[in-house]
Amino acid sequence: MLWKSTSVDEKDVRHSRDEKPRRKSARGEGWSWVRYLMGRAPCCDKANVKKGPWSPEEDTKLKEFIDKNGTGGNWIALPQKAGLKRCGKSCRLRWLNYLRPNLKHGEFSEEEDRIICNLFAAIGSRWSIIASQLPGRTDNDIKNYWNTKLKKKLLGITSTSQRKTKPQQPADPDHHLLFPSITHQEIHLPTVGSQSLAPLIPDQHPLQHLPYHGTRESNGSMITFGIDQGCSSSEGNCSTTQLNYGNYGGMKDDRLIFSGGGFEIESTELEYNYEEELKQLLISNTTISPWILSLNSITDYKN
DNA sequence: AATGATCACAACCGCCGTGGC
DNA sequence: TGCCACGGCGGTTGTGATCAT
Repeated sequence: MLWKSTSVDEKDVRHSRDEKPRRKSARGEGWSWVRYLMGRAPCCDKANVKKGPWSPEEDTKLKEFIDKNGTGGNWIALPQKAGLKRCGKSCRLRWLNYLRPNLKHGEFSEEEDRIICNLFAAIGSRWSIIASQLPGRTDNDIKNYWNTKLKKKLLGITSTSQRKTKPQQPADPDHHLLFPSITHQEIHLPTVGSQSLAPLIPDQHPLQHLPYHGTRESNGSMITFGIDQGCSSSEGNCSTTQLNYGNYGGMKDDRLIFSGGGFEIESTELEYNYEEELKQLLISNTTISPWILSLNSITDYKN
């Protein structure tokens, strides 16, 4: 792939002249405008930095410099020290996504697929966190993989979501790889020590859309919820599926350890409820966004 | 063979959280 | 307390490659 190399960012020029800031700032309604009017402090001298694809020479320069000196904790100053006419951010990205040692390139394994699906279902598009569970993969890699392949794979499954009963054959031949059949439904989500995830789930979380019945039970290692699958009575003959939140197993090498093996769906009526839920997530990430915030509690716990 | 559509992915962009001052 | 610079992040873009017609 060849990139058009430019020294002047045409889009930036257009943006600064004609467009308002695209997103509201969390600091308050006026903040972006203040920064906008003040002029955003550039991270580098854009008139004098090269853009576009990295040449092998640039790669060598960057790699040799970092091998010898490290990043020094200052990416902005690094390109000048390394003799590169690049933005510090660009150097950082190039290093993290391409030059860093022990990076894995190429096809994703089925196991990696499963982990990505599992974590996306649990935490949404927190690519850096997902990447932390896949050694050698970058968040950019996973994001691209998800957007170009995995999402379509899953949407392929859910494209027949109108159906209300189990089909004879999965729509996707790889369906069983992502959703291996088990005797009951399990969705393993991270919990923190003895603290279950459930209290962290706000009303907006898609799992909350499912009608619960019964009370939460704990056998010491697993917390289970009964889920009403739409029957008229809350007990008795009603077919109930359990949602099991696997216990959080702690941290190891800065990685979250889950007790569960993945996002697994039994081929029952409820499967399609979840396919719908997942489909909604895929179509609109805003559905899960509020719930994603709950993951911060896990981070807080870690700290 | 030509053309348009789609895919894949590296790179860019701007927002946001954080820490230093 | 507020400002600022920086690093990190997720979303988006741009372009060559590949596929379909």
